[in-house]
Amino acid sequence: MTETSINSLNIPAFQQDLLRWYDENKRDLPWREDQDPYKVWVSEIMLQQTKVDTVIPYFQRFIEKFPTVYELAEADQQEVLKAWEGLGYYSRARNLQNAVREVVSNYGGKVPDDPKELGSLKGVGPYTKGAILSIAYDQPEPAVDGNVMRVFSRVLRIEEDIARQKTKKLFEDHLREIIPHEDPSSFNQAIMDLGASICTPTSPACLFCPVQEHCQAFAAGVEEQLPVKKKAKKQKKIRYVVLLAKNSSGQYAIEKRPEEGLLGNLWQFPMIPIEEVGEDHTGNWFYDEYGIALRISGKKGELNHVFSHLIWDMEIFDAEVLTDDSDNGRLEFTDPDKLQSYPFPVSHQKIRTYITDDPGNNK
DNA sequence: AAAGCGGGGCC
DNA sequence: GGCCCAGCTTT
Repeated sequence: MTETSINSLNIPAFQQDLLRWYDENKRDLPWREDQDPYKVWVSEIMLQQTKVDTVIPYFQRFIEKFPTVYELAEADQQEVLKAWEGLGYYSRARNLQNAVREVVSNYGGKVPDDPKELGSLKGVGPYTKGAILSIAYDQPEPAVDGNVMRVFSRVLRIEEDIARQKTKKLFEDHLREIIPHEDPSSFNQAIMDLGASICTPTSPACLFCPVQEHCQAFAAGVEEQLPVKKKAKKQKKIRYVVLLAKNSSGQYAIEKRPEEGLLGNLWQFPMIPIEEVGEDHTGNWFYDEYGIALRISGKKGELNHVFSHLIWDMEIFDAEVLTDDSDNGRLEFTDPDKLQSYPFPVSHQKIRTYITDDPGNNK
């Protein structure tokens, strides 16, 4: 049924037009300096749901710190999370390190070039598998991401919802026909570059497009209507009380988040949903929750933080720790100038500046 | 199939 | 405010 659109594509001409354009216009990116499968892997994980400009500095620092699978395998997870701090989707970092450790222990340190082995690694899904196999190992494997679906939903005028799994499979099937066996690495990267610079989500630059004459959406004037994607539902709001709890030595209480789930194994200032404590500002609830007595003093400010699936509305208070048995319990007490050494999510990095930028705390 | 999982930039 | 971005995992 979709054979109509694929059959009307002149595949050899499309490949040639695209690759010629790529040869002259490819972006100079740090992970393109060689074909090191480890670096390709790291870059692909970082690039999941993340823009190239955001990734570049993270990638450079990360490779400097962990140049090969061995350094990453041996590193402390907190060190890895610190290198990932601010990049988001932190399970990517945890999964990447787990997978790299498996590569070292089970594959002699060589990133697998077998689709089954590669795809079985933590955090390596269909897209990343195809990207590594094609870019690092020159295998003609499709690597279907949002870019590829946008470009080919237009070229082939495919109007199915790209949020559906079936649609993604449809693109993979098409790509297996279209991808050249000659230089699949350049082909897949060319699609990425085309999607990033020409075939953009809004206002695509069709007049400069090297494959304009192959594009069925352009021919019909519907390129702005594609791809079709179901709308996301809006975020849930959660209100929190956050405490800047200082003990008599001038140290602040922080806690490590649970290993799994949102912001797993990152650190934060103690934080409780207001729903659980009501409008009680005495601090008694804190003793019930953390086993430490404190007195809540002034309100420091409010902060909203937007995630893709929820919103935190945070109220931040100063607090004075009254008990001195700081050793047990969930909390750790840290000097203000040591706070920078822990991986914090961006929301709590902002809260951290309440302390580090406050002249009263510099000592 | 749907939900959970970050953060930034653009409109 | 909504949408998008070189997606994967779990339910």
